[in-house]
Amino acid sequence: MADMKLPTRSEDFSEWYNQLVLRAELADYAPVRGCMIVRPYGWALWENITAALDQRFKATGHVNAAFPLLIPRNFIEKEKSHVAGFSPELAVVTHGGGEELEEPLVIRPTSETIIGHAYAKWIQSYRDLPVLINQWNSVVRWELRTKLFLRTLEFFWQEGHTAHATSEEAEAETRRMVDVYTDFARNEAAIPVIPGRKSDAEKFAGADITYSLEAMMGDGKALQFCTSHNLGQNFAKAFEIRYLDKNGTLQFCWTTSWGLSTRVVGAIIMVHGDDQGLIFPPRLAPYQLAIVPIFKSDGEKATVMENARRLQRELADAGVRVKMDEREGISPGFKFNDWEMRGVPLRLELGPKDVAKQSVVLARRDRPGKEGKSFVAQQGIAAAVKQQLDEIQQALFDRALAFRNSRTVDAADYEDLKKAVESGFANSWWCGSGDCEAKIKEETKGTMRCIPLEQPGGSGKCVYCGKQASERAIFAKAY
RNA sequence: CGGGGCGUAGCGCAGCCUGGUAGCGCGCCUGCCUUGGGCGCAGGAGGUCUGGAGUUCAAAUCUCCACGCCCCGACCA
Repeated sequence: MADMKLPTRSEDFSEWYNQLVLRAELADYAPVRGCMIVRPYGWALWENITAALDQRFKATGHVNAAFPLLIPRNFIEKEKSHVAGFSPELAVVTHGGGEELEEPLVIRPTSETIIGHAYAKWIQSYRDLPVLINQWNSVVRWELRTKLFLRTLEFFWQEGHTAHATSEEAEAETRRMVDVYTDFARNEAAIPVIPGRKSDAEKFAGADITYSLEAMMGDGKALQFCTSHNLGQNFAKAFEIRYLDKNGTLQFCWTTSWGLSTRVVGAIIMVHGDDQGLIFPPRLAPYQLAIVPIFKSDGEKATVMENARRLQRELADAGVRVKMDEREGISPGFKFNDWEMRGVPLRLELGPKDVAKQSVVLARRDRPGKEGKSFVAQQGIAAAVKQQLDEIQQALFDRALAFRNSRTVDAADYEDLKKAVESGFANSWWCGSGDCEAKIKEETKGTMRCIPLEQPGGSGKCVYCGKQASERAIFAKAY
């Protein structure tokens, strides 16, 4: 019985995370180091994430396509900083059909190069622009240290790739996607994120500007939720993506790319979970409500199940994702704990007493114990359930935001910053110098997460060197 | 790649020091009993002890060599 309990988050956050992912059956380890099997429950969550995003991408004019997994190695080498950034983590295919290949192929670590190659063929005129394509796929990066969902050799994601006629349009697209992701993070994942700009040291290999959303996990560390890159003309020049403008002049395109991966599953776990297990935000939860029927005799079973099925239908018809727990020989108490561990936002308990009263017990996952339980009449159950789901969605966001605020320090001097990054975010004036950034990283292990888009204005003294600074930046230890 | 830990039943571990019939808990199967917060009882199935080599009458146990995984750093969505 003792080993049914998870380690608590405060005693070992990392172990809490690992065990929870395995026990809740979100994922499992694969035979190859660093690879992950996403199990049905985890994939169901990912499907809800992809649906919420895909709908937003399409609403902003993007279309989906599929580009190949294998890329000629020389493609990667065409963009100077891209090759420098990705070479160490490439998986290379050297043999095919029993023969050594004349030119090795790499398994895509990201698709800028192969898509750039295609765009060069497809784009001839300003009339062909903009090109707004997204793809859902998996990519491979030979990471040294892996962790389920957060960093695996192969990971699932989407990568959007766009080409534009002007620098301004490319920048607008890059920023538009930051807004789309921010909306998704806040309203679907219930995660407060800080949209911001990356430093030169932290930006994408081949980008002029990288924007990211940064989120605080339950242990105070930062996680990069997703990124959006303005690639300038770097890839356009490397792959000769050109168009004739209205004046008949040959111009290089301006391109962007933006991506979000299965890592956000890890973010959802680490932002919302508690010592009892997962807590999924209702809008993304595979099951929004689990019904636990309770009965002793066969006679009770018949009446309870009949009533339970009626409620199940009514809720499903109203658009609620319902799971009926019909497992036999397992006590209700076990099921309560089980669904709590699995993060289902609402639980509906139905026993003979409830049937008699034509009511149910609703238990909120975000409020443990009796406090979260309420008796609700069966009449109008769907409306009551939907309202509670909305409340939970909002409560999770509010709680995460309050937690982040409680662990974010406006660090005026270096001592403050050092202390702040031990437990959360430091928000400080930064002069923009890579030297200061590097020193801070070396001395505190805290890295420059982003320069928030929202700035207070004015100026102050750089937290490290004391020189005049006009921007504030977030420093934190990161995943 | 540096540091640490670990490979014994599906999972978690003991046994190893001091060599001699491979064990415990959970899970699983069958039956009974139970079911409103992680039920109970009885019976049962399940193992080339990560791999290889060596020492020995005898190796999970001692020696050497591989391999794998996890955790902590550097790198990263």
